[in-house]
Amino acid sequence: MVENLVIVESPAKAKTIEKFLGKDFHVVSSFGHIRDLAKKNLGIDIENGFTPNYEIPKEKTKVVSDLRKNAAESKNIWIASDEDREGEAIAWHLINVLDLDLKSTKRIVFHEITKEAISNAIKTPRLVDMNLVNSQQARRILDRLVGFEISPVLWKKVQPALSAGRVQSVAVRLIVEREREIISFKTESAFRITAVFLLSKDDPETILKAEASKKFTKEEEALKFLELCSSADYKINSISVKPGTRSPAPPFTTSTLQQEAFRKLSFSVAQTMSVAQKLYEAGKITYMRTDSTNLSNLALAKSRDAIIAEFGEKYSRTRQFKTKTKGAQEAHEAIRPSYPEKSSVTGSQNERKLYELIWKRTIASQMADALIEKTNIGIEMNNSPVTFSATGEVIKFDGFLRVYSESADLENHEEEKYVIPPVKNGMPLYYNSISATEKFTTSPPRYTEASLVKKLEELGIGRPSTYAPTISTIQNRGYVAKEDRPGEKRKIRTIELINGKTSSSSKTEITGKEKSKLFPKDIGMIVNDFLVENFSEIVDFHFTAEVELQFDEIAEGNLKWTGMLDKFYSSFHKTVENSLENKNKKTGARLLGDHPETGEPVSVKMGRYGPVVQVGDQNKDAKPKFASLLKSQLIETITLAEALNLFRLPRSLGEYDGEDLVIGIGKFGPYIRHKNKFYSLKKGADDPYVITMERAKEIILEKNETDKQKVIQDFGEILVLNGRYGPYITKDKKNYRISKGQDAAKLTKEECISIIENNDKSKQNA
DNA sequence: CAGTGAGCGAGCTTCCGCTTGACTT
Repeated sequence: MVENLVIVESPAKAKTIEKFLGKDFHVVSSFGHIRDLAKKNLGIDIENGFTPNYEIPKEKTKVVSDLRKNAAESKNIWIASDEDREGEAIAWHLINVLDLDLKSTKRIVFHEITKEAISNAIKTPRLVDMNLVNSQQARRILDRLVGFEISPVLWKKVQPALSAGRVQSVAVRLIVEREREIISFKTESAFRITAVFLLSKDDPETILKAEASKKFTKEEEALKFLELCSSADYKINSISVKPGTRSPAPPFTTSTLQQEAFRKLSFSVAQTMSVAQKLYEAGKITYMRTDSTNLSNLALAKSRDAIIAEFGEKYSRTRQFKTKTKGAQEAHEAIRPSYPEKSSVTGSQNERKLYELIWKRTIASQMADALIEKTNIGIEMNNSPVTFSATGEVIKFDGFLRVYSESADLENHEEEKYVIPPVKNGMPLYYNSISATEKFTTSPPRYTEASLVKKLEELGIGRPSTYAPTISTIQNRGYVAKEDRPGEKRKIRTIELINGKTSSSSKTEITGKEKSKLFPKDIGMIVNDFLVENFSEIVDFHFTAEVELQFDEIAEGNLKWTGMLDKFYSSFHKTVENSLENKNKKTGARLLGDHPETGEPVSVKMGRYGPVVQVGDQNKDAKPKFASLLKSQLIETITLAEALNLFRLPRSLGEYDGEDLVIGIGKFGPYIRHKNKFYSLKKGADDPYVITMERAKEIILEKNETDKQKVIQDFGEILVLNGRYGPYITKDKKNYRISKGQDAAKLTKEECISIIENNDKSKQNA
């Protein structure tokens, strides 16, 4: 018999706490929720006051039976799930499942894992708060109702296996609407005037860089202005020097960690979470799913010590940050090093990099402000009202910047650093060169995974534990895709004035280049439009915030949770029925025009297997022709010419080695098909529309040669191949690993067969 | 995996949040 059993949510947490509590306490974990609404059907008895039908999912049965055993062997049970809505519900489910008494089971909470916090918690137990539990039930049931009533509408009206939900559908909407802003964006350009001035004609080294107050939309106007500049006298007419400060960003939450790991380390959101999980399990960082910027007193003190030891007293400034995020529940600390005195850890390269980022951010948050000095110099010219201004910034005291500065989302921010020379008011200046360079306005940026998380968090939608899964879901459903785009070339015109002479030139730049950005796909746009049309309340950006207010009221005991659900459902269910009865199937169909030769109608729509162009009508004698859209094309934006171009492929180049050789574009880009084998065209080098037979043969021979080197052994249907992860065996399109000690080149056919059989067997058992 | 696009119909798909592994590549 154990004296005390403490149940927490996370096994790593259990381990740490057990150390603090000593041998009278046994600490175990529930691994999150142990019960949920029934998987099949709705799992809610709507007629009977929304009575939920809770089930223990299969994968939780072992955890639950272990918990039951532990509970039976313990005198006192303490439930220490997190101090938020979900944690309270977990506590309540535990009490139910373990047959404990709701009126006497001790519920304890702490939001930091320190000895002090835990012993305080043990001294002040309370009971489960049913109002908080009910607000969770309302949340859970509302999400189930929304997801399980709208999704089937999509199966009927759009396509099978689609999904909709309070969180994911808004995420998709953000991406779709941003894309439409980009589509409708009109780029404009203007000439920006920049000057390099000299303080003295004799000293070409001491320069002052400045920019004119006016931009010119037309090239002739810019030229005229430069000619004016050529004969002007320049004079400094104002100097202002202002001190300023910059403060460190708060310590990491899940969302800000994901953003910075993407900006600074190029980690995807999922990658960040999995690396952080490793660090957490190894005891190197605190919990990684949190919305709080709070640091424990222990962490504050340790950080302070580390800063003073490393940088000195004047770099230290202890601060506590207020969490600003809407709906934050602050059950945990901010994400910080478990031991702030350790600036690095051992582990994989990614673990070390992420740890270092977390360490720097935490330490910087406890450091002094940076002191800066902003200088602004005004310059006038005697023959024009246009003025120039030069700005500069000098860091007087680096403070936290010594360790860390937050990255901005903006791309290609090329900041040239140079120091403003000493100048005086009234000083004459002489131009060295003045140039007018064409600058283009840029459309709003596409979302990255991380910037989408940031936006969702701002809207109060989703939780730290769901940001990464949500982003996976909307990609898995095919609503959006993370893609790159090569961009296009664009000319920039420049006029330069040197020594009284102007000269024009032009450069090219790449515009619209994208890397790992979220693009909507056709099905995402069609589903989004359907939802906005029929379920505007649910996909409204403020819907979550509004229901959260009601959940808060329920938690406060001011609102009955069944009443809240009843009110929501009665109107929601009507919109579901209405959309089922009165709406047609949505395919996103769009007529592009008539075929220039045959006069047949050309249209695009979402077909059974994806977006297609159709030439001709279904009901005429001749069968219509179809062609799939390319990965980079959208139903919404494809032109007639682009659509017709799709019919030029696949095309035959004639016979080679007795069989037809065909060029096409498939899932993985342009390809050659010959004798039922596929060969990819070289990216950028080969154009499928113009490639010749000669070149196609070359590619085939080259590929066959490298394929030969891949084969280590050939036993007919069993092959030993050299792959990305080393040698492996393949049979019937299934791959089998070769254990490390074995030499792939010396395996016999019998040995291969036994590896295959063993592998298949162990899979059946699993 | 590089096509496919007639129509019918059985049976399936689906939410958000809380936790980790167990998988394969």
